[in-house]
Amino acid sequence: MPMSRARRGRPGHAQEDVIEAAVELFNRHGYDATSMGMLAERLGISKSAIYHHVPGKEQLLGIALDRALHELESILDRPEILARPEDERVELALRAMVGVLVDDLPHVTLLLRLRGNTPMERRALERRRAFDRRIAELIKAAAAEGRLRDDLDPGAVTRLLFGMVNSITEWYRPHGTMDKRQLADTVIAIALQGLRPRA
Amino acid sequence: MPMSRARRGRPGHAQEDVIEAAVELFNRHGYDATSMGMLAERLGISKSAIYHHVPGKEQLLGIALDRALHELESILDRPEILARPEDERVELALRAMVGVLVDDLPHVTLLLRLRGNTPMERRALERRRAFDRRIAELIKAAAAEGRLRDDLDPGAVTRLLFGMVNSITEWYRPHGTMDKRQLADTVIAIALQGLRPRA
DNA sequence: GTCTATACTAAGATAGAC
DNA sequence: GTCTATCTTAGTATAGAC
Repeated sequence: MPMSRARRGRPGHAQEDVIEAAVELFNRHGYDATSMGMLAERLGISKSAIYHHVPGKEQLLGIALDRALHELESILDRPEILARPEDERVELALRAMVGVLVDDLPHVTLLLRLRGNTPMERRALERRRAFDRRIAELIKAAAAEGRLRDDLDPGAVTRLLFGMVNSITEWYRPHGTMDKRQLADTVIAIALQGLRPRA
Repeated sequence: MPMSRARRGRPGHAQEDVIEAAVELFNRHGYDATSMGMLAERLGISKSAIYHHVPGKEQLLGIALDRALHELESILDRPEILARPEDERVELALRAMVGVLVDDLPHVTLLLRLRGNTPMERRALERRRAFDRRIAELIKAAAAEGRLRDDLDPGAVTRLLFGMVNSITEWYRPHGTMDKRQLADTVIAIALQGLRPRA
């Protein structure tokens, strides 16, 4: 029963459905463990029909990764971040990362789980590393200016902060009790002040 | 050229080699993207020879996950942790987690990347969640006693701390410049005091 | 303990009809 | 835009010889 659904409107809508469903399955089962057969079943069409909308499985992943990377990289262009003193830049950048993670949760989740098994995946990983390096520079600059404590290794601090922020994809769900703003506040509170009660 | 290596000693040594190589490949490429053929090539034997040492691919994963879970669960039995006040328990538990992650990096890495695609994987995931709940209780108890700041959601705090600690598997490598103790100190410094310089 | 040969299954993808 | 049928490849695993 094909029964082309109530999406007669603009073209491209069908492709969007395929991508969205694929990303959801990739995140649930992992990219390799997700077959085109599973995707077809989920969409209610046959395997071969998928190839009318997208060239292949790898392109499905590529499109999703590109969206995530585009959103992350856009953070680096935001003028309100670069116009601040170093320590505020760090806070604003972390808040912006939390925002992108939450707004683009499925795509970023996929990106953060990449293993780099194909050339396409490795290109995406390299773009991600370039982004990470830019944020790491902000943190190191803030530390060098004395705006962050200087008794810790800046490299380790950066990795741990990234780990904390990136973990959001593994547990946070929008539409829960905590909104994006509260989440970012919690991240910043831990990162800058820590959990010890004020004296 | 079989050339059975200089491991004539005790039996089981060969199986250990297979497991170790498998875990390394699973971590590098992902479980699904790792084939028995890749493992055979790495070991310098044929695919079919692997089945002399281990029943199949899934058991290879199962053994590794069991080791990781056993080490993590052993933290909960350590008497020195339960004999402390609540806030010190949190610090000791986090330090212990860092220790297990570093000492058992390959196995824990595998555990933290599980998707739950098979019954065996789901059993391991449930064991991991049970462990997480026990540590979360420590953090909530410390917050309830006023030994951690009370203006943050304890659930979110717990997840973020876990994210920070668990991220260690994604970047920390022993034999680098930072030892296990320094790593744990850095985690605790961020978690309890934060990065703002002392006033 | 390892090999070669092979069975069996599932995957990604294409051809061509409707 | 979807289908059925099919191709091709690669995967896990087994059989049986050495």
